[in-house]
Amino acid sequence: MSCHEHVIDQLRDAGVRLTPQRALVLDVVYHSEGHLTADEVYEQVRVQSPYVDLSTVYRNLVFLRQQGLIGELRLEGQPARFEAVRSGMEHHHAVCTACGCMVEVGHCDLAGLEATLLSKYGFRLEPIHLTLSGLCQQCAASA
Amino acid sequence: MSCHEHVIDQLRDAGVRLTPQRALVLDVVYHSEGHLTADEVYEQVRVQSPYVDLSTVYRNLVFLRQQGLIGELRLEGQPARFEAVRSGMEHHHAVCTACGCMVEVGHCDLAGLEATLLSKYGFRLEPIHLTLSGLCQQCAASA
DNA sequence: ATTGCAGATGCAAATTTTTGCAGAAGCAAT
DNA sequence: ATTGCTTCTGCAAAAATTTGCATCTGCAAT
Ligand SMILES: [Mn+2]
Ligand SMILES: [Mn+2]
Ligand SMILES: [Zn+2]
Ligand SMILES: [Zn+2]
Repeated sequence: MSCHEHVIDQLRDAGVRLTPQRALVLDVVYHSEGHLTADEVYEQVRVQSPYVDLSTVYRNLVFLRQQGLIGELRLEGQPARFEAVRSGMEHHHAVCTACGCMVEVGHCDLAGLEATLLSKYGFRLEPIHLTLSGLCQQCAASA
Repeated sequence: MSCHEHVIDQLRDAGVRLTPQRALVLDVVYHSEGHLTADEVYEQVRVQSPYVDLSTVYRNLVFLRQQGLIGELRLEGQPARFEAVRSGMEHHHAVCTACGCMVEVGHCDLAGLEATLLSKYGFRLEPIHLTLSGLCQQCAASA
Protein backbone atom coordinates (compact mmCIF):
# COMPACT_ATOMS: atom_id res chain seq x y z
CA MET A 1 0.00 0.00 0.00
CA SER A 2 2.87 2.29 -0.73
CA CYS A 3 2.24 3.55 -4.23
CA HIS A 4 -0.81 5.17 -5.81
CA GLU A 5 -1.01 7.73 -3.06
CA HIS A 6 -2.84 10.11 -5.33
CA VAL A 7 -5.54 7.53 -5.89
CA ILE A 8 -5.80 6.87 -2.19
CA ASP A 9 -6.02 10.59 -1.58
CA GLN A 10 -8.87 10.68 -4.06
CA LEU A 11 -10.69 8.12 -1.94
CA ARG A 12 -10.02 9.99 1.29
CA ASP A 13 -11.30 13.18 -0.32
CA ALA A 14 -14.47 11.34 -1.21
CA GLY A 15 -14.89 10.64 2.50
CA VAL A 16 -14.52 6.95 1.96
CA ARG A 17 -13.12 4.33 4.23
CA LEU A 18 -9.88 2.74 3.15
CA THR A 19 -9.93 -0.81 4.40
CA PRO A 20 -7.02 -3.19 3.84
CA GLN A 21 -9.23 -5.25 1.54
CA ARG A 22 -10.14 -2.23 -0.54
CA ALA A 23 -6.53 -1.10 -0.71
CA LEU A 24 -5.49 -4.56 -1.83
CA VAL A 25 -8.06 -4.78 -4.60
CA LEU A 26 -7.00 -1.36 -5.81
CA ASP A 27 -3.36 -2.34 -5.60
CA VAL A 28 -3.82 -5.57 -7.55
CA VAL A 29 -5.68 -3.82 -10.35
CA TYR A 30 -3.22 -0.96 -10.50
CA HIS A 31 -0.18 -3.23 -10.48
CA SER A 32 -1.45 -5.41 -13.29
CA GLU A 33 -0.82 -4.57 -16.90
CA GLY A 34 -3.94 -5.86 -18.41
CA HIS A 35 -7.55 -6.62 -17.96
CA LEU A 36 -8.30 -8.86 -15.00
CA THR A 37 -11.44 -10.79 -14.22
CA ALA A 38 -12.92 -10.57 -10.72
CA ASP A 39 -11.63 -14.04 -10.08
CA GLU A 40 -8.10 -13.14 -11.15
CA VAL A 41 -8.18 -10.15 -8.85
CA TYR A 42 -9.43 -12.43 -6.09
CA GLU A 43 -6.56 -14.86 -6.57
CA GLN A 44 -3.98 -12.08 -6.52
CA VAL A 45 -5.56 -10.60 -3.42
CA ARG A 46 -5.49 -13.93 -1.63
CA VAL A 47 -1.77 -14.29 -2.19
CA GLN A 48 -1.32 -11.42 0.21
CA SER A 49 -4.35 -11.88 2.40
CA PRO A 50 -5.90 -15.35 2.30
CA TYR A 51 -9.09 -14.62 4.23
CA VAL A 52 -10.48 -11.98 1.93
CA ASP A 53 -13.75 -13.15 0.46
CA LEU A 54 -14.68 -13.16 -3.21
CA SER A 55 -17.80 -11.14 -2.48
CA THR A 56 -15.63 -8.47 -0.91
CA VAL A 57 -13.61 -8.34 -4.09
CA TYR A 58 -16.77 -7.97 -6.15
CA ARG A 59 -18.14 -5.28 -3.86
CA ASN A 60 -14.91 -3.34 -4.04
CA LEU A 61 -14.62 -3.67 -7.79
CA VAL A 62 -18.11 -2.21 -8.12
CA PHE A 63 -17.28 0.47 -5.62
CA LEU A 64 -14.02 1.46 -7.27
CA ARG A 65 -15.72 1.57 -10.63
CA GLN A 66 -18.38 3.87 -9.22
CA GLN A 67 -15.59 6.07 -7.91
CA GLY A 68 -14.14 6.14 -11.41
CA LEU A 69 -10.88 4.55 -10.28
CA ILE A 70 -11.18 1.43 -12.37
CA GLY A 71 -12.82 0.63 -15.69
CA GLU A 72 -14.92 -2.41 -16.47
CA LEU A 73 -14.82 -4.21 -19.83
CA ARG A 74 -17.74 -6.34 -20.84
CA LEU A 75 -16.54 -8.60 -23.60
CA GLU A 76 -18.99 -10.85 -25.36
CA GLY A 77 -19.13 -14.30 -23.84
CA GLN A 78 -16.62 -13.83 -21.09
CA PRO A 79 -16.73 -12.53 -17.55
CA ALA A 80 -16.26 -8.83 -16.91
CA ARG A 81 -12.69 -7.56 -16.75
CA PHE A 82 -11.23 -4.64 -14.84
CA GLU A 83 -8.33 -2.29 -15.35
CA ALA A 84 -6.79 0.77 -13.76
CA VAL A 85 -7.99 4.18 -14.87
CA ARG A 86 -4.74 6.11 -15.11
CA SER A 87 -5.07 9.83 -15.29
CA GLY A 88 -4.43 11.07 -18.82
CA MET A 89 -4.74 7.58 -20.24
CA GLU A 90 -8.50 7.17 -19.96
CA HIS A 91 -9.72 4.98 -22.76
CA HIS A 92 -12.55 2.79 -23.92
CA HIS A 93 -12.40 -0.47 -25.84
CA ALA A 94 -13.72 -1.24 -29.28
CA VAL A 95 -14.04 -4.96 -29.78
CA CYS A 96 -14.24 -6.65 -33.17
CA THR A 97 -17.28 -8.89 -33.39
CA ALA A 98 -15.50 -11.00 -36.04
CA CYS A 99 -12.02 -11.69 -34.67
CA GLY A 100 -12.36 -10.48 -31.09
CA CYS A 101 -9.42 -8.12 -31.28
CA MET A 102 -9.53 -4.95 -29.23
CA VAL A 103 -8.75 -1.36 -30.11
CA GLU A 104 -8.21 1.16 -27.35
CA VAL A 105 -10.16 4.34 -28.00
CA GLY A 106 -9.19 7.54 -26.23
CA HIS A 107 -11.83 9.12 -24.07
CA CYS A 108 -11.13 12.34 -25.94
CA ASP A 109 -12.68 10.69 -29.00
CA LEU A 110 -16.00 10.95 -27.22
CA ALA A 111 -15.78 14.72 -26.86
CA GLY A 112 -18.21 15.23 -29.73
CA LEU A 113 -20.73 12.81 -28.26
CA GLU A 114 -20.31 14.45 -24.88
CA ALA A 115 -21.13 17.84 -26.37
CA THR A 116 -24.14 16.50 -28.26
CA LEU A 117 -25.57 14.84 -25.16
CA LEU A 118 -25.19 18.02 -23.17
CA SER A 119 -26.70 20.38 -25.71
CA LYS A 120 -29.46 18.08 -26.92
CA TYR A 121 -30.48 16.31 -23.71
CA GLY A 122 -28.82 18.28 -20.92
CA PHE A 123 -27.08 15.05 -20.01
CA ARG A 124 -23.55 15.18 -18.61
CA LEU A 125 -21.69 12.11 -19.77
CA GLU A 126 -19.35 10.75 -17.13
CA PRO A 127 -16.00 9.29 -18.18
CA ILE A 128 -17.18 5.78 -17.42
CA HIS A 129 -15.65 3.01 -19.44
CA LEU A 130 -17.55 1.88 -22.55
CA THR A 131 -17.19 -1.31 -24.52
CA LEU A 132 -17.99 -0.65 -28.17
CA SER A 133 -18.74 -3.31 -30.79
CA GLY A 134 -17.96 -3.35 -34.46
CA LEU A 135 -15.52 -4.54 -37.09
CA CYS A 136 -11.80 -3.96 -37.00
CA GLN A 137 -10.02 -2.73 -40.11
CA GLN A 138 -8.84 -6.17 -41.24
CA CYS A 139 -12.15 -7.91 -40.71
CA ALA A 140 -14.02 -5.10 -42.45
CA ALA A 141 -11.60 -5.39 -45.39
CA SER A 142 -12.03 -9.14 -45.74
CA ALA A 143 -15.83 -8.90 -45.84
CA MET B 1 -46.56 -15.19 -34.49
CA SER B 2 -48.46 -13.21 -37.02
CA CYS B 3 -46.89 -9.79 -36.95
CA HIS B 4 -43.29 -8.65 -37.35
CA GLU B 5 -42.99 -10.42 -40.66
CA HIS B 6 -40.21 -8.08 -41.70
CA VAL B 7 -38.20 -9.08 -38.66
CA ILE B 8 -38.83 -12.73 -39.36
CA ASP B 9 -37.80 -12.18 -42.96
CA GLN B 10 -34.60 -10.64 -41.66
CA LEU B 11 -33.92 -13.85 -39.76
CA ARG B 12 -34.70 -16.02 -42.76
CA ASP B 13 -32.38 -13.93 -44.88
CA ALA B 14 -29.65 -14.52 -42.35
CA GLY B 15 -30.14 -18.23 -42.97
CA VAL B 16 -31.29 -18.76 -39.44
CA ARG B 17 -33.70 -21.28 -38.09
CA LEU B 18 -37.00 -19.95 -36.82
CA THR B 19 -38.05 -22.22 -34.01
CA PRO B 20 -41.29 -21.71 -32.09
CA GLN B 21 -39.27 -20.80 -29.01
CA ARG B 22 -37.29 -18.18 -30.88
CA ALA B 23 -40.41 -16.74 -32.47
CA LEU B 24 -42.04 -16.53 -29.05
CA VAL B 25 -39.12 -14.74 -27.43
CA LEU B 26 -39.06 -12.30 -30.32
CA ASP B 27 -42.80 -11.83 -30.09
CA VAL B 28 -42.78 -11.16 -26.37
CA VAL B 29 -40.04 -8.56 -26.64
CA TYR B 30 -41.65 -6.88 -29.63
CA HIS B 31 -45.10 -6.78 -28.08
CA SER B 32 -43.91 -5.24 -24.84
CA GLU B 33 -43.59 -1.51 -24.45
CA GLY B 34 -40.68 -1.36 -22.18
CA HIS B 35 -37.54 -2.98 -21.04
CA LEU B 36 -37.93 -6.57 -19.90
CA THR B 37 -35.58 -8.70 -17.86
CA ALA B 38 -34.80 -12.20 -19.07
CA ASP B 39 -37.00 -13.54 -16.34
CA GLU B 40 -39.91 -11.35 -17.37
CA VAL B 41 -39.54 -12.55 -20.94
CA TYR B 42 -39.44 -16.10 -19.62
CA GLU B 43 -42.68 -15.67 -17.72
CA GLN B 44 -44.44 -14.17 -20.73
CA VAL B 45 -43.15 -16.96 -22.93
CA ARG B 46 -44.39 -19.61 -20.54
CA VAL B 47 -47.91 -18.25 -20.64
CA GLN B 48 -48.06 -19.42 -24.21
CA SER B 49 -45.69 -22.36 -24.06
CA PRO B 50 -45.05 -23.76 -20.58
CA TYR B 51 -42.20 -26.13 -21.42
CA VAL B 52 -39.80 -23.57 -22.80
CA ASP B 53 -36.71 -23.44 -20.62
CA LEU B 54 -35.16 -20.34 -19.11
CA SER B 55 -31.82 -21.17 -20.71
CA THR B 56 -33.51 -21.22 -24.09
CA VAL B 57 -34.82 -17.75 -23.40
CA TYR B 58 -31.33 -16.58 -22.46
CA ARG B 59 -29.80 -18.19 -25.53
CA ASN B 60 -32.35 -16.58 -27.79
CA LEU B 61 -32.00 -13.19 -26.19
CA VAL B 62 -28.25 -13.36 -26.80
CA PHE B 63 -28.86 -14.61 -30.31
CA LEU B 64 -31.39 -11.92 -31.18
CA ARG B 65 -29.10 -9.25 -29.78
CA GLN B 66 -26.27 -10.55 -31.94
CA GLN B 67 -28.61 -10.34 -34.92
CA GLY B 68 -29.30 -6.74 -33.98
CA LEU B 69 -33.01 -7.40 -33.47
CA ILE B 70 -33.11 -6.52 -29.81
CA GLY B 71 -31.11 -4.19 -27.60
CA GLU B 72 -29.74 -4.97 -24.16
CA LEU B 73 -29.64 -2.43 -21.34
CA ARG B 74 -27.25 -2.93 -18.49
CA LEU B 75 -28.44 -0.76 -15.64
CA GLU B 76 -26.39 -0.47 -12.50
CA GLY B 77 -27.38 -3.00 -9.86
CA GLN B 78 -30.15 -4.73 -11.75
CA PRO B 79 -30.37 -7.60 -14.19
CA ALA B 80 -30.00 -6.94 -17.90
CA ARG B 81 -33.09 -5.73 -19.74
CA PHE B 82 -34.11 -6.18 -23.34
CA GLU B 83 -36.18 -4.22 -25.81
CA ALA B 84 -37.17 -4.31 -29.45
CA VAL B 85 -34.98 -2.58 -32.00
CA ARG B 86 -37.53 -0.90 -34.25
CA SER B 87 -36.23 0.31 -37.54
CA GLY B 88 -35.86 4.07 -37.54
CA MET B 89 -36.19 4.22 -33.76
CA GLU B 90 -32.78 2.86 -32.83
CA HIS B 91 -31.64 4.41 -29.61
CA HIS B 92 -29.29 4.07 -26.70
CA HIS B 93 -29.90 4.85 -23.05
CA ALA B 94 -28.23 7.43 -20.88
CA VAL B 95 -28.77 6.66 -17.23
CA CYS B 96 -28.40 9.20 -14.44
CA THR B 97 -26.03 7.96 -11.76
CA ALA B 98 -27.77 10.16 -9.19
CA CYS B 99 -31.50 9.59 -9.67
CA GLY B 100 -31.53 6.59 -11.97
CA CYS B 101 -33.69 8.25 -14.61
CA MET B 102 -33.15 7.31 -18.23
CA VAL B 103 -32.83 9.42 -21.35
CA GLU B 104 -33.21 7.82 -24.75
CA VAL B 105 -30.43 8.88 -27.10
CA GLY B 106 -30.86 8.52 -30.85
CA HIS B 107 -28.33 6.32 -32.60
CA CYS B 108 -27.84 9.21 -35.01
CA ASP B 109 -26.25 11.12 -32.13
CA LEU B 110 -23.34 8.72 -32.42
CA ALA B 111 -22.66 9.60 -36.04
CA GLY B 112 -19.72 11.77 -35.08
CA LEU B 113 -18.18 9.06 -32.92
CA GLU B 114 -18.77 6.56 -35.71
CA ALA B 115 -16.87 8.77 -38.14
CA THR B 116 -14.01 9.32 -35.71
CA LEU B 117 -13.63 5.61 -35.02
CA LEU B 118 -13.53 4.87 -38.72
CA SER B 119 -11.04 7.53 -39.72
CA LYS B 120 -8.80 7.26 -36.68
CA TYR B 121 -8.83 3.51 -36.02
CA GLY B 122 -10.41 1.97 -39.11
CA PHE B 123 -13.04 0.58 -36.78
CA ARG B 124 -16.60 0.23 -38.03
CA LEU B 125 -18.95 0.80 -35.12
CA GLU B 126 -21.98 -1.43 -35.22
CA PRO B 127 -25.35 -0.07 -34.14
CA ILE B 128 -25.27 -2.11 -30.94
CA HIS B 129 -27.07 -0.75 -27.95
CA LEU B 130 -25.00 1.26 -25.48
CA THR B 131 -25.80 2.17 -21.91
CA LEU B 132 -24.21 5.51 -21.06
CA SER B 133 -23.70 6.91 -17.56
CA GLY B 134 -23.79 10.46 -16.34
CA LEU B 135 -25.95 13.12 -14.75
CA CYS B 136 -29.37 14.17 -15.99
CA GLN B 137 -30.19 17.84 -16.30
CA GLN B 138 -31.98 18.13 -12.95
CA CYS B 139 -29.37 16.27 -10.97
CA ALA B 140 -26.57 18.25 -12.58
CA ALA B 141 -28.42 21.46 -11.71
CA SER B 142 -28.88 20.52 -8.07
CA ALA B 143 -25.20 19.72 -7.57
C1' DA C 1 -43.42 -37.16 -48.39
C1' DT C 2 -38.87 -38.59 -46.74
C1' DT C 3 -34.32 -37.92 -45.41
C1' DG C 4 -30.08 -35.76 -43.53
C1' DC C 5 -27.91 -32.81 -40.82
C1' DA C 6 -26.63 -28.35 -38.77
C1' DG C 7 -28.17 -26.14 -35.32
C1' DA C 8 -31.65 -25.61 -31.38
C1' DT C 9 -33.80 -27.40 -27.20
C1' DG C 10 -34.53 -29.19 -22.41
C1' DC C 11 -32.57 -30.53 -18.43
C1' DA C 12 -29.08 -30.57 -15.00
C1' DA C 13 -25.05 -28.72 -13.37
C1' DA C 14 -21.57 -25.19 -13.24
C1' DT C 15 -20.19 -20.56 -13.08
C1' DT C 16 -20.67 -15.81 -12.16
C1' DT C 17 -22.54 -12.18 -9.51
C1' DT C 18 -25.45 -10.34 -5.82
C1' DT C 19 -27.46 -10.11 -1.25
C1' DG C 20 -28.78 -10.59 4.01
C1' DC C 21 -26.99 -10.40 8.15
C1' DA C 22 -24.21 -10.46 12.47
C1' DG C 23 -19.95 -9.22 13.87
C1' DA C 24 -15.57 -6.36 12.88
C1' DA C 25 -13.09 -2.23 11.99
C1' DG C 26 -12.16 2.64 10.06
C1' DC C 27 -12.01 7.03 11.64
C1' DA C 28 -13.59 11.42 13.71
C1' DA C 29 -14.60 13.34 18.02
C1' DT C 30 -13.71 13.30 22.49
C1' DA D 1 -6.63 5.74 24.43
C1' DT D 2 -11.65 5.31 24.32
C1' DT D 3 -16.11 5.78 22.38
C1' DG D 4 -19.70 5.92 18.99
C1' DC D 5 -21.28 5.94 14.63
C1' DT D 6 -21.19 4.15 10.28
C1' DT D 7 -19.56 1.43 6.83
C1' DC D 8 -17.32 -2.78 5.58
C1' DT D 9 -16.31 -7.73 5.88
C1' DG D 10 -16.82 -12.79 5.90
C1' DC D 11 -19.82 -16.27 5.48
C1' DA D 12 -23.78 -18.54 3.73
C1' DA D 13 -27.34 -18.47 0.66
C1' DA D 14 -29.69 -16.77 -3.30
C1' DA D 15 -30.04 -15.06 -7.83
C1' DA D 16 -28.48 -14.42 -12.51
C1' DT D 17 -26.28 -16.31 -16.38
C1' DT D 18 -23.77 -19.82 -18.93
C1' DT D 19 -22.54 -24.46 -20.37
C1' DG D 20 -22.35 -29.75 -21.53
C1' DC D 21 -24.67 -33.08 -23.50
C1' DA D 22 -28.18 -36.26 -25.36
C1' DT D 23 -32.03 -35.65 -28.01
C1' DC D 24 -35.02 -33.23 -31.11
C1' DT D 25 -36.41 -30.32 -35.13
C1' DG D 26 -36.46 -26.77 -38.91
C1' DC D 27 -35.80 -26.83 -43.39
C1' DA D 28 -33.37 -27.61 -47.74
C1' DA D 29 -32.47 -31.12 -50.88
C1' DT D 30 -34.07 -35.00 -52.78
MN1 LIG E 1 -7.31 -1.13 -21.70
MN1 LIG F 1 -35.65 2.19 -24.80
ZN1 LIG G 1 -11.48 -8.20 -36.45
ZN1 LIG H 1 -30.84 12.42 -12.35
